[in-house]
Amino acid sequence: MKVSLKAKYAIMAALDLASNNGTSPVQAKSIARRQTIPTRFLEQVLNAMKKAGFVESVRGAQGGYLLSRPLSDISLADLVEALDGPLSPEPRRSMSARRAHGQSKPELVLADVWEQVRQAELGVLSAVTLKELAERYARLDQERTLMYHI
Amino acid sequence: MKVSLKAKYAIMAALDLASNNGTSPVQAKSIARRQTIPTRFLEQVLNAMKKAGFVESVRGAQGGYLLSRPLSDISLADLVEALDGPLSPEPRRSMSARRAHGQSKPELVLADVWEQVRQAELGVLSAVTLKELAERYARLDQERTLMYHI
DNA sequence: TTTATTTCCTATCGGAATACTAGGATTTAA
DNA sequence: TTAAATCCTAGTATTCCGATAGGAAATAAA
Repeated sequence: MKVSLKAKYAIMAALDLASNNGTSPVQAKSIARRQTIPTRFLEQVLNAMKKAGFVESVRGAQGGYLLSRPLSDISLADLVEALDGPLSPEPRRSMSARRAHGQSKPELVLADVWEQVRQAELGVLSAVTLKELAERYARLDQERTLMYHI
Repeated sequence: MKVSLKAKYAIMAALDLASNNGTSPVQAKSIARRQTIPTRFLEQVLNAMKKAGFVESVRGAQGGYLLSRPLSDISLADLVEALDGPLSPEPRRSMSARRAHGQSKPELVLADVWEQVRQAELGVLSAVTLKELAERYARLDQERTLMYHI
C-alpha cells in the first residue's frame, strides 16, 4: 500500500503532541529531536497537518503546535489520506462518462477491483484511531519496563 | 495501493490471450494493438510473465504466447505480486537510519497496522481470479449490446 | 524598540522508481 | 535464405519522494 514517510511523520508528530499534552504549544524543533525527523521537513508536514485541520499553530517566539482535536477523533485513514492523497485513486466514472471517455474494457472491469481494494484499506485504517495507537504504544512501553525488572 | 502499469498490462494481456483462446500462439504485437499498449514494453511484460510461469512462448516466425494455466488458477494477487513484487513488503529500512535495529517505537506499533492493511489487500486480490474478471467483462459487454438495442 | 525565536512560503535538488525506447542477438516457420 | 517473432540488455525521459535551503512574516521577550 505504500504509506509515505510524510504520513508516518505526521502520525508520530501527532502522538508526540499528545504526550506533551500541556496547553502550551510544542515546537517543531523539539518534536523533530525526539522523533528523529529532519526538522525542516517536519515543519512542512506540520504545516500540511495544520491546513488539514489536525493541529493549530502559534507563530513567533515560544510558538509551536497544538492538537486541534482529541486523539480519539483522528483515524489513521484521516491522516494518511490528508497527507498522501486519496487511497488508490482510481477514477470512478459513471457509465456514460466512461463511454464518452472511451476507457478500455479491461480497465473498466478492473476499476471495480481497485475500488474494492481501496475500501479494504480504508476499512483497516479508519478503524484505528490515534488514541488506540497511543494506548498500544503505552502498553508496549510497559512491557518493556517489565522486561527490565525481570 | 499503487498497482503499476506493468501489472495492469499483464492482466490485460492475460485476458486478451484468454479471449483469443485458440491453440495457436498470439503475438505480442497483436495484443499490443488491441489493448493499446506500447509493443516493445509489452514484450518485456510478457517475458516477465513467462518467467513467472503464467504464459509459455513460441519463438520465431508465427510464434507468440499462450496461457500456461487455466484462467481460474490465476488470481490478481498472483499476477500483481509476480510483477510488482510483494505487496507492501519490506520492513522499510532506511528511515533516517533506524536506530540500531531497534525499530523506533511508533514504527513498531504501526507495523501491525500496515500488516493488517496488507492482508486486506491480499484478501481482495486473491479472491478475484482472471476467470471471474473475464466473466464480468463478458457480462459488461452484453449490457453494452443491450443498450444499443434499446 | 530591538532582537531572538518561531512558523510560513516557495524553490530546488538528488536519488530512486516507473514507463518506456532502442539495438541487436537468437530462434524458427515459410 | 529470409522474414517474423521472441529474447536480452542497455539507455532515456519523466515523475515522485525525501530532504534541504533561503528568506519573509509574526511575536514574545529583552
